[in-house]
Amino acid sequence: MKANKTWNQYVVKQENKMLVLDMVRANSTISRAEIANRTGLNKGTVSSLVNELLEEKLINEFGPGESSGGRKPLILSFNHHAGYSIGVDLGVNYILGMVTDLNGNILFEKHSSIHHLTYEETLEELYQMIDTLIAHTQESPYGLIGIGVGVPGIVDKSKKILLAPNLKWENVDLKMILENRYSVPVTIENEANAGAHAERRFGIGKGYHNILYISVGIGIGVGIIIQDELYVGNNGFSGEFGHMTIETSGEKCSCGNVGCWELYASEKALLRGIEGLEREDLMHTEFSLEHIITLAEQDDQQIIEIIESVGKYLGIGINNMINIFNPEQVIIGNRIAKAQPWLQPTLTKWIEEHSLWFSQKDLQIDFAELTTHSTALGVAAFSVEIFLKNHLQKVTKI
Amino acid sequence: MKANKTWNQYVVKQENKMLVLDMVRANSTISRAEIANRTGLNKGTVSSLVNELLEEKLINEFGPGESSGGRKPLILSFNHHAGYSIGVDLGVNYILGMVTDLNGNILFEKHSSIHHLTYEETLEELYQMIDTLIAHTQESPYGLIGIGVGVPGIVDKSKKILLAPNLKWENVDLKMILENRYSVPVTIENEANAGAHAERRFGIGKGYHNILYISVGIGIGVGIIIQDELYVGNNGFSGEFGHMTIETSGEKCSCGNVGCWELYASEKALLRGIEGLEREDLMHTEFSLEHIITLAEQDDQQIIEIIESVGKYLGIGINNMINIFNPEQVIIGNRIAKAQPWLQPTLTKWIEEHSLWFSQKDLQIDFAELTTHSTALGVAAFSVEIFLKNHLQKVTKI
DNA sequence: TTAGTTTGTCTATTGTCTGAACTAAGTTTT
DNA sequence: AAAACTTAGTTCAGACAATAGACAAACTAA
Repeated sequence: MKANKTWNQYVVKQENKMLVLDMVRANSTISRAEIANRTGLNKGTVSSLVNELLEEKLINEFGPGESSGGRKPLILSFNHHAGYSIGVDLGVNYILGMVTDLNGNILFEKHSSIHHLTYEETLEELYQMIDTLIAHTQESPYGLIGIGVGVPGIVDKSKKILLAPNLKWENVDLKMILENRYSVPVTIENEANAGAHAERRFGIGKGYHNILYISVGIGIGVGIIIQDELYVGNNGFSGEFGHMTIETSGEKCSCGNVGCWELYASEKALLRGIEGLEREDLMHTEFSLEHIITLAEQDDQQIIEIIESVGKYLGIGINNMINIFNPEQVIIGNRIAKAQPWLQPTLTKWIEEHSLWFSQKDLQIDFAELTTHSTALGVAAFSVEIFLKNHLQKVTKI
Repeated sequence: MKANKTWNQYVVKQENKMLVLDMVRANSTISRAEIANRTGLNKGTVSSLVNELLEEKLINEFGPGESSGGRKPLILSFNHHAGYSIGVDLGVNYILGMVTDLNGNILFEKHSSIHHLTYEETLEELYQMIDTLIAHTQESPYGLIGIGVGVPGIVDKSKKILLAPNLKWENVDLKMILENRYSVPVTIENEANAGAHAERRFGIGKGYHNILYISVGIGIGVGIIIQDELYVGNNGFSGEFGHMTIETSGEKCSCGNVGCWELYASEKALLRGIEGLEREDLMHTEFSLEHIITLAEQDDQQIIEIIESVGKYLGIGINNMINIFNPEQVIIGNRIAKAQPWLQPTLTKWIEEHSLWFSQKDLQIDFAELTTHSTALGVAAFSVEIFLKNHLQKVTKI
């Protein structure tokens, strides 16, 4: 049985106020009358809710707009300067941090490279990053409304980092650590989940409701958005698509399973493919995705074949996901998106040839728009949404 | 942006009334006081809602129950005789129909075998089945509240049957056909979805919130329950796990894909395995799952090996699903459940050895309890829920 | 008998949404 | 330029559902 909450007039008001606020956020300029039309709420109700939001500095009123045959409407817009959010993408060999306004516009941004740091050193880097970011926030009604951190690992429902293999972190309660230090709400989220959210809010996923965001970096992670909400599974561990078996008699994976998808369709797979070539000219370099793309641009056929193989395997896995989820949109994100020109043809070909016709109906396959910024933008946006929700809860009685 | 509805006092009342009704349905006997305690609603609110439900004949009041140190409580219970529901499992070579009360108790049941019927003949059989079932309903306040039909195929969001390959049906609007004929609300649902719902309401899935129900028959279908709600995907086509590739260089499947899971882990796989044996004693019979189980019971090692192979492949696919969904419970249902004794060991062994520790945490793997009845029970239960929801909507203003 | 507990009803109060009247400020028609 | 119509936004009485708290009923325990 659904663990339902009870309903009363306060809940009604809070929900309606959120509805009005969402309407203003979704439409950069809108009038009271149009809100009433679109939500179905009474004009009077909208008026009073809007006036409260104005007092709370969450929206602004500008002068009159264009008339449509009668009195000119008063233009409202979301006050995206009411506070600032910090988003940090804690990568394996970098930290990307940013300050955004409440609309996800980047106001300040900083990138540091890190290599083989201990847990304590990483934490120290993180503190320095956040300190710098805080120094760059401006005066505003609500100030710093929260800090979000995206991590390449498993985050459980209480937002504790259970396992981040590439960082070699285990059981870290980063949320508590940062909340104690900075005294603002902290959100910890898996990088794929954050990326999915960012693409939906700000990127190529705008307007879609059921999205699979595939973050292909060293490994593969998937952010699942179902009916506009992030699906995190029973304990928060969903989206481990990377360890889906696609080759029953395939190689062993470090996860204990065999034939895992990410062995064949990730950056890791690309690099291993290059190694396998045993080409003199590629032997002694510390190879990276960027080098590979440069070679592909020079029409290096061997390299292109390897990328295309990854494209085929991406197609296989994506095909599985389409059959399972029947999503509206699949977004391929993270670093691999840079290889789009060589990946896309093989990938889409595989899907078109191996997918059921009804699964391809209304299905959109896209590459990410925000690329390297998606994780940080996503966690910053999570903080904003949590802030707005908490704010409305606070100003409404109980 | 979430396409939210607006909230007002009527919605509040309707939701709270549903909350009270759900509480009575979930607990066979309960008092007003306990409902108030458990829901958090005010005693007076509960009293008035209960009294309305009593007038509407949806619940019954019995005499006083046991005192706990004060006045004896008045015992309430759900009036499961307020109406009757019809559930039909339209299988490939059978039709199973039943009349249930509002609690899913089977009051009458009928089974017919069908073979190689045309569309029109099948429809005629279906009519006869439903006519017989209707003749066996009793007098009650609300009468026949709905008809549900479970089909082995793809049902879209408007509940039209897009494709039922084994029935050779395409684009059949069975809902409209039956509603025109019987003038009661009709629910059409995929058999795996219906089975999932039945196991959660009445079977081994009681109390779980995130369930994967795997219906393994001739093919494989999966019913996905997320946060107590059936997930149907963008167009209603989710759960086509059967066509997930687990063997990249595997055989071609009729769906157009290669190495599909259901080629290796279904009843079809079992039968093909037996054929491959080319054993004299098995050559001339029309082989069925029942024969196979009889042989396994006689300790026929060749047969047992084949079943165990299917068990292993089931393990592979289930493992994938666990990584993807992180469910609370996986239920293996439909006909293959009969082979549980031989399937379970290999299946669980594979999962234990190939799954990440955190994915196995809080994970329950079970075999279905309702076996052959799950689909019909599920669709009957869907009808009940739709009826109750519509009823409350009707009696509340707007 | 008395005091205390639990169940359930009743009533006044609170607070929200709604509809309708109303003001304000524009456009279009005559 | 005046009149008629449109559209935007405010105000206010009315409806109604939940709540708190008083109250009655019915029981237990001492």
